[in-house]
Amino acid sequence: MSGMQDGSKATLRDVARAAGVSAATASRALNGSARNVRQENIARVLEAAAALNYEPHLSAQAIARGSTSTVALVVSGVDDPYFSSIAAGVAAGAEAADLTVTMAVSDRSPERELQIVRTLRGHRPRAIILTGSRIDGAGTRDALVEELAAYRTAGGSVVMISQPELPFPTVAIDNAGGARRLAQALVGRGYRRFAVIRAADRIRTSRDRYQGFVTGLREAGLREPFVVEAEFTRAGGYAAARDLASRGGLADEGGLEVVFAVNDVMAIGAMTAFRDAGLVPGADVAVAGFDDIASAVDVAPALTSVSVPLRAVGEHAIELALSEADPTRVVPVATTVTLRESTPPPR
Amino acid sequence: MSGMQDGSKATLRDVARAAGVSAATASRALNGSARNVRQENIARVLEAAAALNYEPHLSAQAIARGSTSTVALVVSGVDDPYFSSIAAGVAAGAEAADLTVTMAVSDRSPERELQIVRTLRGHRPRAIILTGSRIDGAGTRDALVEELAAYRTAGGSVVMISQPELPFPTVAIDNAGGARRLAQALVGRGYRRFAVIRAADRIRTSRDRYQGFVTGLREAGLREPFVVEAEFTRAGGYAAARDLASRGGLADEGGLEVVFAVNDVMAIGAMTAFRDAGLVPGADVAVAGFDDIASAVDVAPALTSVSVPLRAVGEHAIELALSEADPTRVVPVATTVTLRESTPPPR
DNA sequence: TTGTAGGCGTTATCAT
DNA sequence: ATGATAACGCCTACAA
Repeated sequence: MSGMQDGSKATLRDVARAAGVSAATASRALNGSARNVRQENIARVLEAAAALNYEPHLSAQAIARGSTSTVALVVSGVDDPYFSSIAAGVAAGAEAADLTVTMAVSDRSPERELQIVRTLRGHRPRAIILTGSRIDGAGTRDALVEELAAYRTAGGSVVMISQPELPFPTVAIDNAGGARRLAQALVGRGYRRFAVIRAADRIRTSRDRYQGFVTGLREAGLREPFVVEAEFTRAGGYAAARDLASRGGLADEGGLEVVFAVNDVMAIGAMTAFRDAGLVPGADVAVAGFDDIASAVDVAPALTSVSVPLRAVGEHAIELALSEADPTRVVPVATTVTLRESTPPPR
Repeated sequence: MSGMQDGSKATLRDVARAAGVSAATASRALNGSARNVRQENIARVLEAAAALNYEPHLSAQAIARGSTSTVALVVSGVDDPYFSSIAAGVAAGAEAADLTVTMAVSDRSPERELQIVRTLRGHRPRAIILTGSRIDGAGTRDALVEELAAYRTAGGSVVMISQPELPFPTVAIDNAGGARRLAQALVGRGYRRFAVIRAADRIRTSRDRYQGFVTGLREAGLREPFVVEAEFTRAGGYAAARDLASRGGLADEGGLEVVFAVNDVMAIGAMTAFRDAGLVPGADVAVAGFDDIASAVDVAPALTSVSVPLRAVGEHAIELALSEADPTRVVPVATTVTLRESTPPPR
């Protein structure tokens, strides 16, 4: 038993009393200003703190100091490997900077997101990092921006991930460029007849990737791909591919050769749908995705994708958050095409 | 422009002043005790608060009230679908209970975990939910328990996920039972020669699943399976399966028929390793996993596994945390075998 | 080097 | 119904 039975509701005063000094001295001993404290006393204080299992009340510190050691992260959903990888990066970066991260999930609802930001603001975090859920044109958009602007004026910093058009520092994933190069690479492999499974146009990431892809095709002298719209999820990808398959002619002469889904979970759902429809992904129909999530290499055939350094994105986000960057600062994140077996040379 | 240019560092006193009332009244108007405030005043206060874009300082509230609206979640790693699904459940439950969740990742390091709990304690969360990283026999174990006990005596509640032997309320996933039934089901399908890829014995989850599986085999009159030990990750599963494959004889008469990996990410890594070694999973060697993560249905062949309602686990955890349960309370979570194509009837 | 005395933004008690 | 006033736990001038 390490001499404490009070259950550590120990307060700084308790520590001070136990050490035979004033609260001020105890505070100084515990924090940076230890220079101005007698060695003997600092030892006694540390000892007392340990004995009492003292842990400073962060809320009290926050109030006294006027700032917290917290960053807030809002994601669309933790389930999704895209976001959980980013979250991992944020968590790592936060740990390195000795910060605690509070996380909230918006489920892609702009209203929910707005509400989250509001309550988050109450925590007075050092920074708020927004990723994913932003949807163009939603009625709540202005309200969100206003909320964030107010937060910033109050001293907090805001970082967006992949929402370059908003007036905040941004980690910008090169979605359009990656998709464009993917299109080129696929054309290079010999593909000519494309379909794209994309999400609603309001979803910025989907739109950027789609447009980049089309640009790539156009530059190669090809026309617009066949388009199917679906939910931005695995289920969406599955449903879209099922429809494509039932429409028929996929493995035929002159039929669609390859389908690009705007993210990997959709692409993987699509592969399964094709398989369920009796088609062999890679052989009857090629498939490509975007993100290069971990499972891309574990599906069969391995999925061609555009690699995004998701963890690094998260780490950049907290760096950016801590750097007092000006609102227009943009940290670009490059993406690279990774060709795999799901898109073999056709025929 | 909604009439506020000060950047919302607005404090309660500001609101009160703007509304022409005292801080006390403003506080009452904003919170529950609104009953004892004139309708007119409560309206003025709300109006002022909105105009000033006021958001209560949660730290200040925490100090004044003596309690926060936060729960802390510590996981081994957000990347892992196992944990991210649990985290999703926790986030959902927290939202429902109007709580904010702060998340920390331990990377399976007991030291790091201990340190996390310490700093978390400083936040004075309503509850601390621990999942995954606990490792038996580590030197830090007692320290961790002591830390958590102190936290609890100070009024916080602790919830463990799948660490039934610790003196705290626990959400107990039926690992042993699920593995045992899986073994039975595989024997029922006709399999007789088993290998198991498991993690180090200190990892409780791995050990429970392994022992349950062996029990199932034993009950069927079969002897111990061939065992390979590996990291508790996708890479570990891959490496172990590579070794198994290079050892040879996998697809032969009398060779191993099926390998059970103690979680899905290992199993999926193993499938890829087999494929890379020229073996066809499901045909040359059957594979089974545990957890039934989302991608289990998207690998080919679809992975036989033991389904665990991970989101529900997370939700149960916060329920438990909020219920002032006694330290011995255990909420059991059932697991069910899900047979898929990765374990077809042999031969 | 140390202690005393505010003050941080809220809530809660106690008069009024 | 309302307003002073005293906490809450900590930090930081300022003074000694």
